[in-house]
Amino acid sequence: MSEPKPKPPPPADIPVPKAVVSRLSLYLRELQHLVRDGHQRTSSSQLGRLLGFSDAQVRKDLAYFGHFGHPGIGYRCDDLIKAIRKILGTDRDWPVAMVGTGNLGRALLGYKGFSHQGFRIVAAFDIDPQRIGATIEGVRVFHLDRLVEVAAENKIKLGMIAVPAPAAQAVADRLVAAGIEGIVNFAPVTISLPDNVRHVGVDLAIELEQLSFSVVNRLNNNGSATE
Amino acid sequence: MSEPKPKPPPPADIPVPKAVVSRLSLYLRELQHLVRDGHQRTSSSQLGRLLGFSDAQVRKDLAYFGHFGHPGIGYRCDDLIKAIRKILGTDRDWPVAMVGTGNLGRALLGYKGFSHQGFRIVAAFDIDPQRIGATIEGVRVFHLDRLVEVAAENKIKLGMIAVPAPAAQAVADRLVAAGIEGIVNFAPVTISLPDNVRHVGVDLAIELEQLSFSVVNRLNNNGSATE
DNA sequence: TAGATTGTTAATCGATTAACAATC
DNA sequence: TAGATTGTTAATCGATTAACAATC
Repeated sequence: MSEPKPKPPPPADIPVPKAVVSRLSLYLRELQHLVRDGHQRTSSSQLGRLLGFSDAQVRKDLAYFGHFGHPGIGYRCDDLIKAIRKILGTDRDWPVAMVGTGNLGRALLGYKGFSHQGFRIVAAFDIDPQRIGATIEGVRVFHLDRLVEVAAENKIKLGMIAVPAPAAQAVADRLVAAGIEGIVNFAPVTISLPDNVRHVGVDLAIELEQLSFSVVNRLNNNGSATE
Repeated sequence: MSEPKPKPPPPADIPVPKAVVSRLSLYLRELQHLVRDGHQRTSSSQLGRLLGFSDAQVRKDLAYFGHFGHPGIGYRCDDLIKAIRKILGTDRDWPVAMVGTGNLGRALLGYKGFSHQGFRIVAAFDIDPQRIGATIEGVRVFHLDRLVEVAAENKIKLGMIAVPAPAAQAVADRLVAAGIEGIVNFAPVTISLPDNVRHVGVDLAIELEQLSFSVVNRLNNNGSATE
């Protein structure tokens, strides 16, 4: 319960599997629920049970990044939350750009879930004159031509693409030119980017396809699909 | 080029890795783009290059389900599209229920990407009297109490949850009670479901977290994150 | 102390890659 | 035929699980 020394956590310079990082986000979400429900501490077996993972996996995942638990005791929720946020990089504030203010773009502008994790959409972009100058959910819509300028002013490092598929690659190129370092692409196309820019693709129809597959082939594979 | 015999494809009764199925969706999307661009055939190396996978992986993935290619020739796009749709179960029409007509729910009701893959949102549900009876993007909004009735009438097997996190589990329970067999959950909570109901979780904030991690830790892990 | 739970190692399991005979 | 490309096997690589000493 006491902190004997600032215990130097082995700064994991070994490559961290992608799957581990995605479970980290789930642990964080679950820990936040536990705290909201008044829990102060938890254990690898409780976290595992809540998420459908083994206790061994939870411990192994966390141990990639340091010694966050206390043998015989478990994990302090607060501490673990802080640690995971630090690992994920969400211990800071991330200004985010949204490109595209159609149905999906507008919905994402209003999505409350982002701000809880430190993401703040600070500017939206479009090329439709009808939409430029408007303020949606408190976010100003600029012409895409002003991307470089506005991104620099607001120190924007992350961008989301919510434009029609045929426009996505060109938008991605412009985000890169504006110095953006990471992109979430909601357009249903594979975009190609320089090696130094990270990206995540989210295709909503594909999520339904995965579901369709697992419903149709329910016979064997028991359980769920992705999270 | 000719079809000598209806060649009995080894009906993969061995368990198919989840990762294979998610790549199948990407192959399908890429094939559809190729066809739109006028291509008639493709190869494992072309598909791999377009998506960032090895040619061996593409062949192995497809071979789980049958013999779709022609040695020395490659794959006919049309045939492969048909085959993958059959495997994914998107060779048919899926009526889908949307629960929740807030920002996100409304955006999804208007999302065109679903219909291209055979998904048709045929009814929306809410509990806010203000919203009930409305028609959004051509979809009628019913009170959640009418879920059982409307789901049966429309033979709805799939549902999407776009309600606030605290309401998600209760909604999931009602979808199950209404005979729904698969759920895409957009609420940022883990929902628990009976074994015979499949589900996929999509947490938009988590996508940004994954991006944040890979931007912050750009040093080692080169490339992208998820697709 | 006895009971609980961690971090870590070794064993198992699964997925990806490389290589190549078969085929067009 | 020579060149291209598949489907599949074996080899490699990586991730998960089981087990347990160390710790509280």
